[in-house]
Amino acid sequence: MAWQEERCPECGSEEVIVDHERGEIICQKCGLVISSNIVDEGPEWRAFDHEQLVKRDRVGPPLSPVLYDEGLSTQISIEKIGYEDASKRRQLYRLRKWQRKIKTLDATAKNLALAFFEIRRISSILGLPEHVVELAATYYRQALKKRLIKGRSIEGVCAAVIYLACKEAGIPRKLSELAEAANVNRKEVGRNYRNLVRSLAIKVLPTRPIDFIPRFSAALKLPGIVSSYAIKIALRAREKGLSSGRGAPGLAAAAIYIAATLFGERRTQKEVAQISGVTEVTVRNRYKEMFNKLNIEVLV
DNA sequence: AAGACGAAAGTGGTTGA
DNA sequence: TCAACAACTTTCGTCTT
Repeated sequence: MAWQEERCPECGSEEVIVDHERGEIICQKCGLVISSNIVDEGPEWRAFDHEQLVKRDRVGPPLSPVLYDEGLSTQISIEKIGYEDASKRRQLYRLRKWQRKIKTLDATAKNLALAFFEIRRISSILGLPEHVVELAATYYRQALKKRLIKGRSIEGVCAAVIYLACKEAGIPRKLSELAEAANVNRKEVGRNYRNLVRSLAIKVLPTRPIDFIPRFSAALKLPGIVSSYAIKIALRAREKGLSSGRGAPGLAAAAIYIAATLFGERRTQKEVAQISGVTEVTVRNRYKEMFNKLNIEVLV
């Protein structure tokens, strides 16, 4: 992870922050975008506990885990077989029957095919990057192997694995967002998610407010400098113990609200609240707390 | 007229016995 | 499994810009 050692060429600060969503490294001090497209280096550039598992799962040729049969299945068309050669025709017919058998009998493959389609569908609604889709697919595979899907809806489990993948990739989405995109109620997604984490023994770090900030800022059409500053505020708030027990989206919203106001890019509490999926009241409460306990002007 | 503010009651999730 | 609890939401009246 060479980028962690990097200094900002502008101000020499070592405090750089990673915007996972847009694949950029941003200086925390001056907001300079140091490098971009780091996501293209591959989905596994972060060291998680489960990384080994995922890697081992993918040993072999670089096939996308999203293709349920790895794209190797072949269709034999019966129409192309002539009627003149009876034995050949019978032989091919048998072959085709076998194929059908394999496909339909293998409930696992069928389930995977459906699930991967669903994962793609949900992910595209939420505009998630490819590496998250693949991570989600990998989780689904593991879940299926451990028989976790039994008795649950495919959509519900798909929503849960995507929720988990987003978290792990550093671009968290809210449970309600997943539930809405998947057309499943939030409770079910939450239940599946907890089940997943427990059974796969995945260590999930609590969602950080700063992971929400780039996305919310972009949605509010705020310049990068505001986003960087909001991150700074959020980090400072955490130091002061203002984040414990508080929901990450609300904290992110408040930090953005303050930063935007400070940089003359004012957004109303309503706008910020809407993008963040919290109410104005929550934005207000968090921002009040931050403003009172944080010495904001010192940060500039 | 729109935004910000704060009180108060209601809701859903977590926790600990 | 149930009750207590904190965080968050909803609603609404009032103040500010």
